[in-house]
Amino acid sequence: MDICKRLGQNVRALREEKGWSQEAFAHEADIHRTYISDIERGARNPTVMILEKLAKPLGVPAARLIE
Amino acid sequence: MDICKRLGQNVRALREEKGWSQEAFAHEADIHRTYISDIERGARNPTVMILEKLAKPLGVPAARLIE
DNA sequence: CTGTGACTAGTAGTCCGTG
DNA sequence: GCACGGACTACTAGTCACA
Repeated sequence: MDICKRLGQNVRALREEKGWSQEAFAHEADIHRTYISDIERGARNPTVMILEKLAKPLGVPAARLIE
Repeated sequence: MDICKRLGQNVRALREEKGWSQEAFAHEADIHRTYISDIERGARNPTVMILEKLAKPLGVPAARLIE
């Protein structure tokens, strides 16, 4: 569960660095807006394929998101 | 799908470093033995919580598994 | 713009086997 | 010891309306 929160914090920090809203980022990552919201709050336990989808528009390796 | 294969290769390499069979490792990680087999073959798309369960007995951070 | 509850379809994850 | 299959349950992916 802890890893989900870490992931959420990393995603939020990197997204805000880009100056994107959740909606804008959701569009870039091709993931639903509410799903991004859930992930940033650590309320989901996503798969590694989602990790990759998140990492791509942020310009970081997927591993970076769960460091 | 590519990330799944990378994960599988990393898990297998680290497991063999420890000298564990898939079954022994499955026991250490508290994951079913057939699931370990699937993961090492890149045939599954696990969640981040499984990543953590895999990483713990291997003594590496979860991020290391998908580098 | 974001958080949340609810919902369905699909798959993650377990467990039984076999060669 | 490992790959692979079938069958099953629990949970995730993906979406919506609403606050």
